[in-house]
Amino acid sequence: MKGDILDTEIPEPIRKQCESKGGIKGIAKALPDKKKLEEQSQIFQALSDPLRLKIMLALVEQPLCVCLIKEMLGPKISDSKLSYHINILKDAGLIDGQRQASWIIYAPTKPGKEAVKVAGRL
Amino acid sequence: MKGDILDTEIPEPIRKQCESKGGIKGIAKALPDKKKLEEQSQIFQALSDPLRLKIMLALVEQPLCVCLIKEMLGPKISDSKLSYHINILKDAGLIDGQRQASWIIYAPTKPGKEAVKVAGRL
DNA sequence: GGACTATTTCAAGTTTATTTGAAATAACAT
DNA sequence: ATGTTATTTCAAATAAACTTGAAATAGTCC
Repeated sequence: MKGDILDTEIPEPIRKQCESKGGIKGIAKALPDKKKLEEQSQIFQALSDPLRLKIMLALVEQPLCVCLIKEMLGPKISDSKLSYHINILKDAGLIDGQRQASWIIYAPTKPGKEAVKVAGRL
Repeated sequence: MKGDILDTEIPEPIRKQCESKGGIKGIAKALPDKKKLEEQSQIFQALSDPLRLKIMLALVEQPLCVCLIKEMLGPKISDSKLSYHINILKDAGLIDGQRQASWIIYAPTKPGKEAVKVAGRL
């Protein structure tokens, strides 16, 4: 029945563990807020494509201009495609570009380096 | 002209730095292979949604059955939606479910814990 | 077995991400 | 100014991710 003393509604050990942490609401309240979650998940989103991850890993080794990133990825990739992906990394704050004469040289930001360091441990 | 001695084709300092690392090809060769990049980016992909990130952060604090995850997220979320997202985390190897009587209790795997630890640093 | 609860699966629709090719910008060299 | 190279932007097409509601499974309780 529904109206019973709700003992069996939830696994016992879990219920006790939850209560020692302020219950489900207590656990929920301790988590980052909506805005923070969105920021963090955007960073993960930027790294969620093998191509972009590869670009990040290369830039951590060595800052590069777009044409060298292109060479590193192989000749098949189009400029507009590459630019699209670079832009996603830039918007997420993981890389930053600096103009140098004809070229724009991209390098990882500090959070960019941090984020990539993790990948190695996964 | 195109046929010149190619000195100005690439920023000088970058070219030198690259060469000390085996050139662009040397840098590319030191990166993880296709399969590894796909695995790692799948993990980032799994964390690229605020809802899933929130679920992960909660499970790191406390393993929970689906109905408690649902309670934690608020009553509005549908069962099928929740199940969909849980499944993405499971497929990425970030969580693991264990049946206990009526319930399935999800807990982060070791890589799951590692991955979430990063989020805090971003 | 039959009713009930927890969870998953499925298919259809919607939204978001990605690719493509062409055109635009920006800097540099002549 | 013109031409050239590096890079970005745009719009249209394609593909992938996400949401929804209904139906299916699987376990528990009587």
